[in-house]
Amino acid sequence: MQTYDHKKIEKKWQKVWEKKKLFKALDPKKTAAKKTAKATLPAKKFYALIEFPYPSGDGLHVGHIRSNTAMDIISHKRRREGYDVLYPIGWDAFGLPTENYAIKTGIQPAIVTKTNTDNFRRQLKSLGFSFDWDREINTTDPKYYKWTQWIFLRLLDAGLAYKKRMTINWCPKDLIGLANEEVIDGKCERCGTAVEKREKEQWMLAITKYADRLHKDLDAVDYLEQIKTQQRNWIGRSEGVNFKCKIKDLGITVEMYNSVPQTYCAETFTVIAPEHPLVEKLVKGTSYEKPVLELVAKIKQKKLENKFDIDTDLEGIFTGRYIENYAGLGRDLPIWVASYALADYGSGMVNCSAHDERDYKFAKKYSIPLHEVAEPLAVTVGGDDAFRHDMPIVERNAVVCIVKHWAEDKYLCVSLKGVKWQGFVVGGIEKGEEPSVAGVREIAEETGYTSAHFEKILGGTIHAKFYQVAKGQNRFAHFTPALFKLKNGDRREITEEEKNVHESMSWLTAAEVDAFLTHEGMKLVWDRVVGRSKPAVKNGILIEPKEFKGREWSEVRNDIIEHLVHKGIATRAVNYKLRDWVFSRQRYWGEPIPVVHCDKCGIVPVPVKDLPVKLPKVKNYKPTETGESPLAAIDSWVNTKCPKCKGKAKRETDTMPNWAGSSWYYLRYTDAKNKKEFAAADKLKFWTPVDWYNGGMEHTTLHLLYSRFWHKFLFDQKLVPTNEPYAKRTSHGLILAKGGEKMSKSKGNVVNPDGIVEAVGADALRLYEMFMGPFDQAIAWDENGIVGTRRFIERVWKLREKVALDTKKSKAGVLQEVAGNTTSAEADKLVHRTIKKVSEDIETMHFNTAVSALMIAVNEMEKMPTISQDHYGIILTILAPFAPHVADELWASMGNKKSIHTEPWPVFDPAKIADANITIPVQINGKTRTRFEFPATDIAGMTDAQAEAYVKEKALNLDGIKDKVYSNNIKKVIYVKGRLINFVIG
RNA sequence: GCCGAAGUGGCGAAAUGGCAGACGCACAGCACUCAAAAUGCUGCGAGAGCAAUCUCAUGUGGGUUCAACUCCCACCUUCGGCACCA
Repeated sequence: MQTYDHKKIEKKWQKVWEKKKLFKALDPKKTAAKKTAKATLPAKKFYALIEFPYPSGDGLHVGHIRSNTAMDIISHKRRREGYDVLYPIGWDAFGLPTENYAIKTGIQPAIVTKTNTDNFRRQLKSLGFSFDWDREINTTDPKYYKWTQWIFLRLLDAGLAYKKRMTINWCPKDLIGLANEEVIDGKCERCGTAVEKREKEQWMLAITKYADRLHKDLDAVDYLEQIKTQQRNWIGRSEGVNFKCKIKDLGITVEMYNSVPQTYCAETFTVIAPEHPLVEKLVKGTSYEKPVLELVAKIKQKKLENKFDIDTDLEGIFTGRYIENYAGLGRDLPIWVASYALADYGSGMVNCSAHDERDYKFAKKYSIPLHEVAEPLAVTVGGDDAFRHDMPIVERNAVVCIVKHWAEDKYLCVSLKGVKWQGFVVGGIEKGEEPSVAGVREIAEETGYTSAHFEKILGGTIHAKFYQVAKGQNRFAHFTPALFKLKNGDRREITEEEKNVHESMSWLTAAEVDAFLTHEGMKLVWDRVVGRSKPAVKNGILIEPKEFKGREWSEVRNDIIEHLVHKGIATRAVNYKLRDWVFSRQRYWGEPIPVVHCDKCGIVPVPVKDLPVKLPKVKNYKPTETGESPLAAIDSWVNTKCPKCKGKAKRETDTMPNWAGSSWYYLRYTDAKNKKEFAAADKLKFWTPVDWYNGGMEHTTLHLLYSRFWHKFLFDQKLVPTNEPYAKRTSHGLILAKGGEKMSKSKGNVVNPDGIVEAVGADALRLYEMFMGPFDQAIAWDENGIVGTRRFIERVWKLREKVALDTKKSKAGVLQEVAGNTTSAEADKLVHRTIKKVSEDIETMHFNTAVSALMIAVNEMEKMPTISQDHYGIILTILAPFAPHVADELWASMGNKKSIHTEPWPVFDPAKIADANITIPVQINGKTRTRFEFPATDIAGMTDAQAEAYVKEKALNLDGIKDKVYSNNIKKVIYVKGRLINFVIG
């Protein structure tokens, strides 16, 4: 027997498979033809899909191999179960890294992409994946993106693509629009210049029109619950009401969504002085700057300061929370600023979540009722008693002052935004609770305020105790309550433990803020309170309105909605968090958006016959100084004729985002070379939906949502036969670098699989990646374990010597025909149990335990003097999907002419896996003391009661049991049929 | 901050509410060898004991149960996503 030479074997079999086109997916017509000719080919299909890789310069990542091997195993199994399998591969090659590389080096992105895909293809082939390479696609191929552009035109035609003014990140030094990823701490990643906001018209896709279906249809697909939950959260459906708020003096009506009952119970309203410097600062550079400033002018002109009011019969509290990611402001805005944002972006943009149940419960638990705070800052506004909250915005030298009556937020709380309090002072908060810690420490330098400031302000008169509620990012938590008493707090040195707490957020009382600001020479801005002062909720029980008095508000939610609707205050509404998709990029390396701008005709789509609109070659890949894509600089390309009026027109210079090409690629695989259509209807009908789609956890929201959206649109256009693209979706965990960090070129911790394939072989690497840990969990890369799977392969190889080859040629896999071989019941049991375990584990993606089962089988077989050809053959056939090369080699060495990958998948025989003996653990008070074994035949004909009596009697006579258990001290006997017996003694 | 996931030996990890640590790595001893490597055999959570055996142990604190890694509540820590990275 030769020694195991992985290099020779792997190369050999890869060639054989490719030559015989062993893994080619057969299209419907051919299938039908073959079926009549041979009558063996199945009509049942299986479409296995992995996310097509982005061919980066780093080369193949070990994480790609994890996902690809898993679906490869499943594909192999399905083929051998008689399915016609489609397992395709391609390249998602448009994207920022390639473009940035081009900017730096001047090398054309198309050339970089060619080099990278060639490398990826070589690497993937070296791993022996059973892809159908004839269907390889590339999103940057004009033959492919022609159809991406075509789909865009359909969207445009259907009114789902539109233009809108938006802000983008802009680096004033590099004169380039930046992706979010390129902005670090508000600065440009490359040059460190502070990033500015710029206005730009952007193409949008109205994915929100599909929000309802994207949400609802999740019920009908077989996705991991985790994925469904994430998608649902992302879409963010909630049912509530729209309130109409009229600002009387200004004649403005604002409609705001709220998820109800708390809103109804609260009575205050947050406003801000129009002359406040904050106003301008907050809105400057934003798309709602204009209306807000207009409003400010209007207020000033009307001399309405301090007077504008809200319709009080609404009894609503509104605090507009403007979502940071979008506006780039990251703070709560006063309502009327927010309302403009709302009008601008639609109802999905503003979210009054501060009042939801969660926050309420949180507040209830952690807040100090106002009356327990030593000196509540009582103020009088319009004759009513109220409490003042001052919200300083430190980095802007400004304070928003809020005054509230008793309301659901009767807990005094004020937030300091933009301040990283590094464990300033910490104290207990709940009533009667002793302060766990206290002390003073420097406030983060960035605030410019040191503890000395506070010592000065607070020392002597007020001792502050802060409670660190949230360790987290530097965000505003509006109704997160607070935090500290003012009375006689002790100060202690801060402990080591506390010193380790970073970036905590703390809250100050109004009194302290007031003192602090006065000291700093700042003034409090005016405030205004509207509404009536009645406590509405007490301990979670409603007091007002009368109709619901005494009830838990969370229980009467729907009744309150009804009530509000009935009173005509509000209308029922469904709210989604989902926002429309910003579809344009001011970049070169993407699909050109196929429209032209004509002075006469406006936006005109490029006729389908003129597609694709090809990307021209350019010299400089940097975006232009005006914020347009580099395409704008190529006059010969930009200047064109209007397809409608034949007059002068200019091409759209924006390109599509990366998500475009990946939103429909799985459809193209079904008919990758079609020149007339994006895919032929009969092929789509045969192959779609994708039966099993596996990919990264990081794609469970965006990519999945975008492609589901496109698919649903295409379904509505009667272009695809199914409502959902993927029947089943699973996710794999990331493979991290050794320290648990993400692998990245910049950190220099990327593992190149080439060296491993060279050293131990693709089979060992594939086995290792399946064995290293649970498939769905993130795992740190550790090369040391590979020797284990390599040794395992060598043991399988060596085991070949024990196989009795003198028996006549048998058909392994067909278990009924085993007769004639030397077999034993024990060996049968082992092999059949392994078939069962491996088959089940593949279906549930528990690949680590599947490999372990194979290892156990081999360990056991090593102990046997000889192994039958069938038993060895079966082990090889179930090992084959994991280690395809060595399995085929050994299979051939047994005299088999056909590839192991065409063998039927073995089926286990339940009769052969049954145990002859039953082992029963014996417990005393739930703790296992001993166990005993008896032949299964002993209790074979017994009733359950008889069997129990039999086991009980045997167990009671065991050493170590009989001396501890007497019939008089047994309280209870628990017998779990065939599993264990437990004596409860007292 | 919001959403999601995870926490078990020196390490990667197994365990339908029913024998905690399968399988693998590392390590130690032995065999083979002039020697080393490779390979094979044995041992391998912690503590006590000559031993049989006993006690403790699945992030922390409670709870449910005859029985909890598993279910419930609260907390701590780590990781992932958050809309222009893909």
